[in-house]
Amino acid sequence: MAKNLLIVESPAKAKTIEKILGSDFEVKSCYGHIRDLEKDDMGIDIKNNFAPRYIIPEDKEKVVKELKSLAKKSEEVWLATDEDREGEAISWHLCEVLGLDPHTTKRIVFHEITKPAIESAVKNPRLLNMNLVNAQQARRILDRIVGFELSPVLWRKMSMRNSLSAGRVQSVAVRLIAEREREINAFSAESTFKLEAWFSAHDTAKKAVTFKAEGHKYKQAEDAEAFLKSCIGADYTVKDVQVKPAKKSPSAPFTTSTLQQEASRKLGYSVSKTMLLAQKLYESGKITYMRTDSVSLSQTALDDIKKAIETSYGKKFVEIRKYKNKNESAQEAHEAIRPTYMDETSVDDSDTKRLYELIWKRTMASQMADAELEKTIAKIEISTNKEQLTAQGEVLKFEGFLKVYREDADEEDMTEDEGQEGMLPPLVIGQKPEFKEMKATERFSRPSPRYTEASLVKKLEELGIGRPSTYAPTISTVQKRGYVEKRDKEGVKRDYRVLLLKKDKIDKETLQENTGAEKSKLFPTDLGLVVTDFLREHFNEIMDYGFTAKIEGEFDEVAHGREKWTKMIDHFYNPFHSSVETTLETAERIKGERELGVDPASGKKVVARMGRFGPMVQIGDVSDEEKPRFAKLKNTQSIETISYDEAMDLFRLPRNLGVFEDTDVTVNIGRFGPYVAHNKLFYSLPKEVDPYSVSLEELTPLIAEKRQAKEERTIKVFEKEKIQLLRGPYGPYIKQGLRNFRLPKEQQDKAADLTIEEVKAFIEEAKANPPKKAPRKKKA
DNA sequence: CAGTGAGCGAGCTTCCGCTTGACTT
Repeated sequence: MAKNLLIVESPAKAKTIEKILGSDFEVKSCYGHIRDLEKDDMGIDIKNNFAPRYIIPEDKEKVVKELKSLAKKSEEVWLATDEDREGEAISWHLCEVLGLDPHTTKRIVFHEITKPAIESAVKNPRLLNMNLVNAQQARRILDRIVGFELSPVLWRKMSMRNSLSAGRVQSVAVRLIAEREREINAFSAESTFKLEAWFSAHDTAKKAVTFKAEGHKYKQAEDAEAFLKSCIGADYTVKDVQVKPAKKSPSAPFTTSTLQQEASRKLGYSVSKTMLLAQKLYESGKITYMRTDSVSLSQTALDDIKKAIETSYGKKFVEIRKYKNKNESAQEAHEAIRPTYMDETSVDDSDTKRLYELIWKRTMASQMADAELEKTIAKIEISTNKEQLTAQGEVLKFEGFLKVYREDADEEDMTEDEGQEGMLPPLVIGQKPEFKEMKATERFSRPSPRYTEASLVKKLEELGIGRPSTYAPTISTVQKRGYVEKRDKEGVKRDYRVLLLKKDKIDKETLQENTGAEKSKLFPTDLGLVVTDFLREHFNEIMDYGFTAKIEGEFDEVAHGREKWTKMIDHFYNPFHSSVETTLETAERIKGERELGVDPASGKKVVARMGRFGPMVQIGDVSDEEKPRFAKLKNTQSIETISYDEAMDLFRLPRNLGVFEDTDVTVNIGRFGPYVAHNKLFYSLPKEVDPYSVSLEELTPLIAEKRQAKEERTIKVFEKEKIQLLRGPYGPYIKQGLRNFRLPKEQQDKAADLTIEEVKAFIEEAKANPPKKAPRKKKA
């Protein structure tokens, strides 16, 4: 038994540290937080100065038990949780649970897992910082209050059966997406005519090369045309040539958020995929910790990187840099994300290979020299008018960090013309390059792009909302709640005009381009839009983009001992709680209703609104004598944008197509998409079949085919008991009513011979031993 | 699997931030 027990948060870290510290220390992990607020009654005694009631969650009981017994046997327990607010609190909870005295227990911290860092930490233990712990308690309690008071307001005011939720982080994330969508809907594109001219000149090898020069932008086609006309027969002379050196610097090494952004742009990974792969790399010891907001690297790492750059590219390419965090809310408990050993340029595992190489390259580049460029700007005069054309070129003089890594820009950060600039042939003042042609092309302004998962994370981080460990879960929460959907959008065709001046003649032509196409972007659902509006109307403070930053400032006051946490929470709670009460009393139910027009057949109003089962359109009112007609919106439609015609179109279903084999055939769109119903059986329609126009003749072969497929899937039917034996993708299984049950493996071959008694026994058995999933929390 | 569309109001849901597992419908 080792004399000392040292507790860290992550088990992978524990292993490494144990090796460093040797036999005097046993290093164990507590797997993050070991206690949390009880759920009943919020777990807070509001009236008793917000006294928290902590419990050990079921899934933490095992580790707590183990730590308790080890603590008892050890001479001394050391707390080495992360050095940030949450880490400090975890240490305090450990004291409470393990019965350690917070006034004497040794607390140590390090920001990097290296021998010198850990040995120096052990030599310089400190005590728990209760102010920091209290700042964490304030954070935890405020989040619980906001979440557990706002969510029930939604349950009361929304007529949906979903388990809706609201919170300091998720609700603002949805708001960002909702506002962006409305910005895009309200956007009207303006067009300008961009002027480009092509010339030819000789390069140093006396070869003719074509280069481009740009002119003014014109708002009107007439003006662009007038300019082209004025250039007919002109002479073009180089007026001015300027050569300027320029530099590009590498980006900082990866944090969680920048890793997610680059993996999304370069590899097309979702944030959750990135985190899953990074976790694997971390657990196998290939990279440092992947949930971090720090851009700094340890000295050992810097030495290692320097050596790697020197070996591969030479001393000239090394430039050691200290990066600083821009973000004030960063808590920097860890290093930046980097390979553990730079001489491992790749990994064998095919899953994680691409992500590892991305991290490796970014880490290398971060300590490499600037790229040096030479920018050339040439002005070209036109003999027939006063305008000038500008040609720009760029030559890479020294690659520097670009040798290993090029960062991709966000769509959002790019200005319109920012493409890679090519090389210019050498130009001198007075030179007359050969004119080829000149073009005025109509270009449209674009709205801000919809968020991707990664660009949303970037935005949240900028606002200081959420933490590295919560970015991925937050994105999945807002999707799970049905506020946001990730999907593609098809573009629409748009005409644009081009005017071409060539050989002293002007040609006009209209071309087509595709615009507004989006891939894997975040769209708000109608639910997300109406809930956001509601929360904005009644809880504007929480929904404010600056709310988190504001309360973070107050948590800091607590952390520095300048304010009591209970006082801070009290200040927040009273006004917040009273707006919860007034909202519950006075606010109307959330409907999001929008009037679209009048149905000519009945003379009744047509409205789009939220119903119990989602967005729908309705003709007439429930108070009318005749029942209103309802139709569900398609999932790409929205209450806010659906037109009258599109709404009326939805009422064309269900369609009765006539009789086939003595029974009616109807088509409709159900929960699982378009289907055809015939003789009490339902068949999904293939994608290419349009339920609005399909005919009976087209459908009958489909019905026959689907019916046969269904029969082939059926092994045996017990009509009376309503039990079926079916063949599924995982082999034979039992179906009773709506429920499926597994068939024991050894029975699968003789499924066809089973009797009803045997099948019933299997159902009982399956019911008694339900397949184990992630254990759902039971109520005690 | 293929309905409903509101309101009786049983009894349920819900937050953010730390950490990894267990798991095939």
